[in-house]
Formats: sequence, C-alpha cells, structure tokens
Amino acid sequence: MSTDRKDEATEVHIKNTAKRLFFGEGKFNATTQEIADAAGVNRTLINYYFRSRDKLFDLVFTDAQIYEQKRTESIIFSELPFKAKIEEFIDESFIMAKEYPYMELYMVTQFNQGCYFKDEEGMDRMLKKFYEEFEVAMEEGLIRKMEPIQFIINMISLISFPVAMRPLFQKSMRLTDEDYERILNDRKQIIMDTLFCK
Amino acid sequence: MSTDRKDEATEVHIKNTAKRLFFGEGKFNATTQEIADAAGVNRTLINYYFRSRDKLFDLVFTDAQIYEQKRTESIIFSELPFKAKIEEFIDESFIMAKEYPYMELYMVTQFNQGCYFKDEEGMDRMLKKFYEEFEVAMEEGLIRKMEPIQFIINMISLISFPVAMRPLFQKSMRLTDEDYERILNDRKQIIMDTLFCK
DNA sequence: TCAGTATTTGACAAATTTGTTAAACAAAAA
DNA sequence: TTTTTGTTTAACAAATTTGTCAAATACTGA
Repeated sequence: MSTDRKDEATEVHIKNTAKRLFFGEGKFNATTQEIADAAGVNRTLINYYFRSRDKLFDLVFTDAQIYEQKRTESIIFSELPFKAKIEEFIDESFIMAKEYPYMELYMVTQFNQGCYFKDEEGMDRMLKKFYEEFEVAMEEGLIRKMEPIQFIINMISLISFPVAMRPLFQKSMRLTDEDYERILNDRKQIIMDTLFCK
Repeated sequence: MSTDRKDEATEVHIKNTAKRLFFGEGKFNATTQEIADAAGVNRTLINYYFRSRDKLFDLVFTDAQIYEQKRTESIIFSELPFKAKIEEFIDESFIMAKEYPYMELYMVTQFNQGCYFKDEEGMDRMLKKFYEEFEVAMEEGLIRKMEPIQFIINMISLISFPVAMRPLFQKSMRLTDEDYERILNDRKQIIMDTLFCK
C-alpha cells in the first residue's frame, strides 16, 4: 500500500531535507547526491519517489508558495485591526525567516527560471481586501498618502531583504553573528516606525 | 604581444557577456558553453583567457564588488549635504539596476557560497564617515532616532529589493511591465519620504 | 617576405551528475 | 509458509559539462 507510515516518512523526509538545504542553507544548486546524503538515504530514492530532480524542485517550490499564501491569507482575513495585521505579518515573517532565511531568494531565482505563479485568484482576493483596509488607514492618517502597492513593496522589502541579504550585509559591514541577531531583533519596531506615521 | 587591442577586446568582451548574463538576465548558473554562445566565441577561449570557469566567475564577482564600492565611496566623500547624498545614491542605484537588475542577488548567492569581502579597510572608512554625518542629520531632526546600521539597512532594502524581486512581485501581483516601470519610477520620492522626516 | 608570437579552433579525455534497471530486501495478506 | 506488494540498493548507461592539447590561423615586427 502506498499510504502506510514508512512510505510517507521517507518521502516527506527527503522533501524536508531538500527544503532545509534550499531555504535554510541557501544551497540552491544542491545535487541529488547532496540531498540524499543530507537525508541519509540512497540517492535513487529521489527518483523512486519524485521521478526526477526537477520534479522534486518543482514540488518544494509549489509547496512553499502555497504555504506562504495560506499564511498571509489567514492574517489578512482575520479580525485584527489594520495595524495589528501588519505587526502580525512581521512577526510571522521573522519566525519563518529564522528557519528558512533564503526562501524568498530561492523563490525569485525560480521565478527567474520561468516558474509560474499558482493561485492567482486567491492573490486577487487578498489584494482587494488589503487595498480596502489600506484606503481606510490612509484616510485616518495612519499612513502617508501613497499607492497601496508602494506600501506593500516597502513593507516586504524592509522585512525580507535584511534576512535574505544577511551574508552580504554581515560581511561587507564586518558584523558578528551576535551583532546581526540583535539588529534583526530590533527591526520590528524600526519597520513599524518607518511604515506608520502614528 | 599580450596588450594589443584585439586581445583585450575578446577578453573584455567575454567578461562583459558573462556580466550581462549574470547581472542582467539572472542566469547565475550559465555554463561556459552558454557564455561562449552569447559572446559569439569559441568555448575554449574562456579557458584560454581565464583558465577556468571558476576564475571567470570570481573575476566578475570581484570586479562588481570593487566597482560598487568605488561608486558609493565617491558619493560619500563628495561635498554634497547628507540628504543630497542619499538622493544621489538612489539615482545611481536605479541607473545601475536598470542595466543589471540581478546584481545584488548574484552577490548574495556568491557570498552564500563562501566568497569573501575584498576591501574591508575602504568599507570601514566609508562607514565611519557615514556614521558621523548620520549623527548630525539625526540631531537636526532630519531622521528618526535609530542606529545608523538600521538606516542603512532600510535604505538598501527599499532601493534594491523591488528591483531584485521584480519577477516575483510582478507575477504574484499580476502587474504588467508598464505598471512595474511606473511603480519603480515613483519609488525615489517614496523612499525619500519613508527615510526622512522632513 | 618570413620568422616569431598570439589567438582561435576542433578533437579528445575526464569528471560530474542524472536516470534506469534488475535484484535484494522487508512487510503485509492470503 | 508462500505470495504479493512496496521499498531500497548497487551497477550500469547516458547526458552534460569542463578542461587540455595540438594543429590551424591571424597578426606583428624585423
């Protein structure tokens, strides 16, 4: 039977290992051998469970995309007030970034290689809802006047870039691991202050 | 002779083509054959001029790093007032980003693979100078109170991320090329408004 | 022109990586 | 136990990619 515990364990274990290598360690070009070694399994099991290297890559990419969207959706359609939603999003993003600092970078490189976006409808629904609440917040003077898309770009940039670019920032500015951890911890407040007027 | 025009032409031409593929088109894993084809030369010329694929990659990486640092240095040590320096930096960055949108992304992936930073001394001099002027600007109430490093991270994030992440943003938010061009053009003002109080 | 030097090319070898297959092995059902 | 099904392994083949080398070509200065 293809649904017993053992089967799933190995299949899921390989996928999780790939996820860790891609998103956690930034090894975007891991070979099947490297993934198998990291998972402690025979290399050909990757072919057995996923047919090909590409199929495994696609699967991890799609999974991450869907997961991210679900996460964002649950915040946007929650009952929190606008500003609290943003705080929640920052918190969640930092938790995610702690485990998978290179995820966004990986997504971009995949999109560059011609991957396409999965759930366009869901994204449309989210953006519509966000735009509505954004308009209200702007009226209330919570945010400087600007296009909602610019606010979204600002927000995601301020959250994701420092995490994704950590090796570059840290090396070029000669910061220790402790320095950078502290800097990241301070960022939530900095980002809120930067995004909101009051 | 190894310094005549023809020699340099081919060598520089190959290097520029590699630069275009990496930084301009985001093809971080271009093979020697792909680079040679794009340059319209025989593949083995890459070995003739650069010994190995790795050496060529290193060279492009180092060149870009030095160029970026020089560019930043000339702004920081110019006679402009603080705020004008930031404006200048944004302008220059967008010009650069227009030709090489994936440069920063490439730098990060290279750093991830263990590349090291070249001119640490020069960077220290720049940071020292920047921190001094930053303190003054903060005293004058031009900027909200924060660590200078946080300001730098904010600035670079707001400038670079939207360019590097363009394929992701554009696809996930269903924006046309024209839409995104316009959004980027509006960003200089948005960034200045976001970074400065007055 | 001609010798000497630098550049370019194609053929080849080596290394790396992926995917297939048949056989061994393990677990569950008959 | 035997059969059946699903899982794991090693050996092999194929594809891709890199690097070397000798021969061919182009260029330079005497």
